[in-house]
Amino acid sequence: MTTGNTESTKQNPKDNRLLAALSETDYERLLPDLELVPLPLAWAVYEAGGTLGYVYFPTTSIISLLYVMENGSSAEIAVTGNDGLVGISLFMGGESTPSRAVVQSAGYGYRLKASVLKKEFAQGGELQHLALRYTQALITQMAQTAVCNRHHTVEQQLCRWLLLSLDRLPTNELSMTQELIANMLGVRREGVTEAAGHLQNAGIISYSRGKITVLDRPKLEQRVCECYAVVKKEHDRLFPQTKDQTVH
Amino acid sequence: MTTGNTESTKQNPKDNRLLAALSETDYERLLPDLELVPLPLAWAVYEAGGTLGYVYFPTTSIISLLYVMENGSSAEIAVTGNDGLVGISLFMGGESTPSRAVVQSAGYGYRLKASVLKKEFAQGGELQHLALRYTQALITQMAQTAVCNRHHTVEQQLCRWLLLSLDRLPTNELSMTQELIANMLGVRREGVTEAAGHLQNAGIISYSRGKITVLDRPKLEQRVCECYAVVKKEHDRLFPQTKDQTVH
DNA sequence: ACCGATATGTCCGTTAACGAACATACCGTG
DNA sequence: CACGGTATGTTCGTTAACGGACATATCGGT
Repeated sequence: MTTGNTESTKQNPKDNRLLAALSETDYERLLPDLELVPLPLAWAVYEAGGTLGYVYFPTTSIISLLYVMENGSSAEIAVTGNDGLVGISLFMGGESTPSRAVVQSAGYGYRLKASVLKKEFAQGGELQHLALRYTQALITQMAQTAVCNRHHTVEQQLCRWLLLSLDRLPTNELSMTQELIANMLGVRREGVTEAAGHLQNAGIISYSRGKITVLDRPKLEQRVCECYAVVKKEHDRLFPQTKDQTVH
Repeated sequence: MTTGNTESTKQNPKDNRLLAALSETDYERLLPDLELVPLPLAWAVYEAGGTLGYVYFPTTSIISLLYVMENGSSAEIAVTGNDGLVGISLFMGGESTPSRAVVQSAGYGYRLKASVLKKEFAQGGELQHLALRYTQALITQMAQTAVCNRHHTVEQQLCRWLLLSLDRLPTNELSMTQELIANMLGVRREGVTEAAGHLQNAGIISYSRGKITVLDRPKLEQRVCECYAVVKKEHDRLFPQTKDQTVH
């Protein structure tokens, strides 16, 4: 909301950084096929094993990639916002994946028909390169999630999760209950309550009934495990932020 | 050793299933550039952040993809054998990754110069499709590793690890100390000792000083968590096994 | 046949997270 | 303004894995 362009009437495809990185000619060619859609909270962009009709380029929304196990417990393996796209299996060749993608923070995004994306991708142009490079960043995030699940505490993982979400939002406030965060992290709700309590006592966050406000981001970054920095650094390496890209 | 073609003199690029899946014309074109190399135990195919000169198509070897943390502890995030290739960052666009790749089981493989691969990949032919489809399978494996790390016991993970390794070997015997397995799984050596002890008591495996023999694979599959089946099923979906491919 | 190196076995106390049950606080709605 | 639903807080015992120390077993080489 700080940038003042999160209203549906002010949406712009270039709010998605992948689309923004396209050259003007490629961008212009795709523009007629880009369709603005609202992405409501908890909506499943795709289900495990299901085929996708579109790829989504989020602008103001956040999408979680989740694996749900047989017994119903789940774990988030990656998160995507305006830095990427949802639906990589369309161009990677599988058509579907065993994961499901859920809107974690409501907002907007642009979608592109699967057929259009595939055609564009097959031409081997910029979109192909960007999509593959983004997939590479996604792989890093997934791998680091695996490591983090193995070695770090719930509190560290909560910090990581908050920072990853924060990076994809225009504000320092997120709408998310501790119960839902627990589902994402694949831990108990009580564990999140305890960790969140610590952070609140330390004056780092404040929350009440599904609203979490980050008060002191630097302190949050002190408490997080190395996993956050690794993912961020690798993403920045693959997608260097030039002034051109943000201004353009 | 059951197939009798693991000697260096009897190596064939088509022992790698990705190469075997190529059409004759594409295969013939690549053949002159495929170079047989031995892959000795514990050799690092690439280091974290390092650039790759080659992609590797393992035939009789197994390669582990590992993340090493600041404090030295590590975790395997995926494993590749004759079902895939090592060095996806070359064609995904990053040139490097934060992971390292280590030979987990010595053997052979074919390598292809990075420049040759990139050129072939850029043409958008079969190799591109196969490589991307394999990457998709790898992503599934990584995601499932993340879930497994979160929710399953050391014993279940040991079973998964044994089965994934077994699938990539011609025998039911693997050379691997419990210490090294512990490094792969990111757990303590004692934890592996305990879990392996259970399996041995149950008559499922037998081991001594770095040699593990799987005696009863069906029972191993009973004890493993769902993660193994998910990865295998997804791999088989992406790479259906036709008689043609094995005979051809 | 012995030695040293390495692999495996077993013990201890400690801890983080679990699973379950229950208590409290807060919000919007009627 | 009372109510019901939902979010958060707290407690209990239990467990899997940890970290460290140490004992034993097995192999290859001289």
